[in-house]
Amino acid sequence: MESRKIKDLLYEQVARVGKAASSPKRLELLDLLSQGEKTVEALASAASIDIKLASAHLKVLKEGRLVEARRDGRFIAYRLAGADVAGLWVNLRTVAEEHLVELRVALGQIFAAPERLTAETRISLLDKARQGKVIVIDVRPEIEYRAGHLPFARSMPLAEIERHLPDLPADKEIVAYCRGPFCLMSDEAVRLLRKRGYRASKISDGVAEWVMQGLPLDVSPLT
Amino acid sequence: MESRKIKDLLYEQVARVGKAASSPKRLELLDLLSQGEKTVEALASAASIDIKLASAHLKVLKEGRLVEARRDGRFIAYRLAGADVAGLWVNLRTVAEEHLVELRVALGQIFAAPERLTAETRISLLDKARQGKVIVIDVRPEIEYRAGHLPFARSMPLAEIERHLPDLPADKEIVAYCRGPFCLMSDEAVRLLRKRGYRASKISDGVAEWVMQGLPLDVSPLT
DNA sequence: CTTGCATTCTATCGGTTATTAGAATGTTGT
DNA sequence: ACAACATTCTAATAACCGATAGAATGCAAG
Repeated sequence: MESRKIKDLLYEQVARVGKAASSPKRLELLDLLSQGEKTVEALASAASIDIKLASAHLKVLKEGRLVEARRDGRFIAYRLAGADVAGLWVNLRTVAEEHLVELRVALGQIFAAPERLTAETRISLLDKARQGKVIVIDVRPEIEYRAGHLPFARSMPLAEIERHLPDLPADKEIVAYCRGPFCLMSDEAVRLLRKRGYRASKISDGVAEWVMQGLPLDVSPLT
Repeated sequence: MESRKIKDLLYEQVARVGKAASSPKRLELLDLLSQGEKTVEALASAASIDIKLASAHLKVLKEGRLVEARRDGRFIAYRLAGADVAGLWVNLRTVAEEHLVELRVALGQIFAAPERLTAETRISLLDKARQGKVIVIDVRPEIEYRAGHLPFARSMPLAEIERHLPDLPADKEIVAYCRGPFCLMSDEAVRLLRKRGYRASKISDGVAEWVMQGLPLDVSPLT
């Protein structure tokens, strides 16, 4: 029967997307690309893999049409093929968190200990940030902040957070975020801030999770 | 560094889900299971694969915690691990349709030719169905209809559609649906109905796409 | 033309996968 | 006890994959 052959073809196409999402390193690359466009070099170093291996993985992602490449001077910059790809990544991760006990255990080991983190609902956080009752800090590298960040958040990259500490009012509540639930930078920031006497906590949201809730982002124009 | 090892572990877990979705046959099984619980035998025959191979694929799906097994008499019935899994499948397929040209071409070959199909928006269809202005028919096997179907739809399995033709008012507009965008049954039904002089068209939605829009289903109690 | 970034090609290693098949096992209903 | 369903084990083939490495190529900036 011919309809069978056609059907196989259809599922085969979707499997290209699934195949792109079937490797841990590729998922890590997707997660990184959700923070904005990045060069191969930046991706390879962030995922701590060889640049040739990064190229190979990016090729698979490109074959599944999840990412696109753009030439920028002597670099090649990769970006997600669309906002729906970031949504797919969040969807995949959410389903995994929902059904894979091992993942919940691993997440619990990271984020429950040693500090206790209070959960903030997104809307009330947005309100409090707008009113200046809390300071929301984005501890990712500044280039990711500029590509898109939570409203009212200020950039305070973890790498140089010590330098910016004087800018932080000591009496305000601090809320840190970074790349998402799998990112440890905001935990490190909270640990550091508390040691200095700040009232600090983190949210697990990154920008991808934020937009999936239908909430807006801010984009910084070039300085 | 230890954080790197932990991070790899996290992405590895999500990759289990991606791996489950990286094979055409497994996606076909997911699509079938979106229509309701099914036995291994039913799945194997519907996907036209060996029963042992179906077992193997289901094992991978179970390892990714996308499906669960339940003993029912001398059969073993598989079902999706949750509604979010059906959502993930639709999400995967939607992203693929959005970015893979080959898939859009293949879909166009099936559904644009030879009959022209008018698109109905879901809400207006629901209204017209409620008011009896159109007859919505579910051409899937009756067991899938009973597991959940569009509101106001009547079961009219493609295999026995000829027998039920006398029940159809000749002056009403008929709208057929089946398992979703990759399913050919509704096309076949439309072709058949038009040959008999009915005004018939199809929608590409299946129940999974319907619920993803936040719309309700009906479930038939056992007869 | 030289330098630096990125890709490609080559090859290799070890490991996994899909598929088919035959035989055995376990479970359940009759 | 027997028949039916499903899974497991074994085995075999063929194909593919992740990772790594060396060498070559393409491309753009200076």
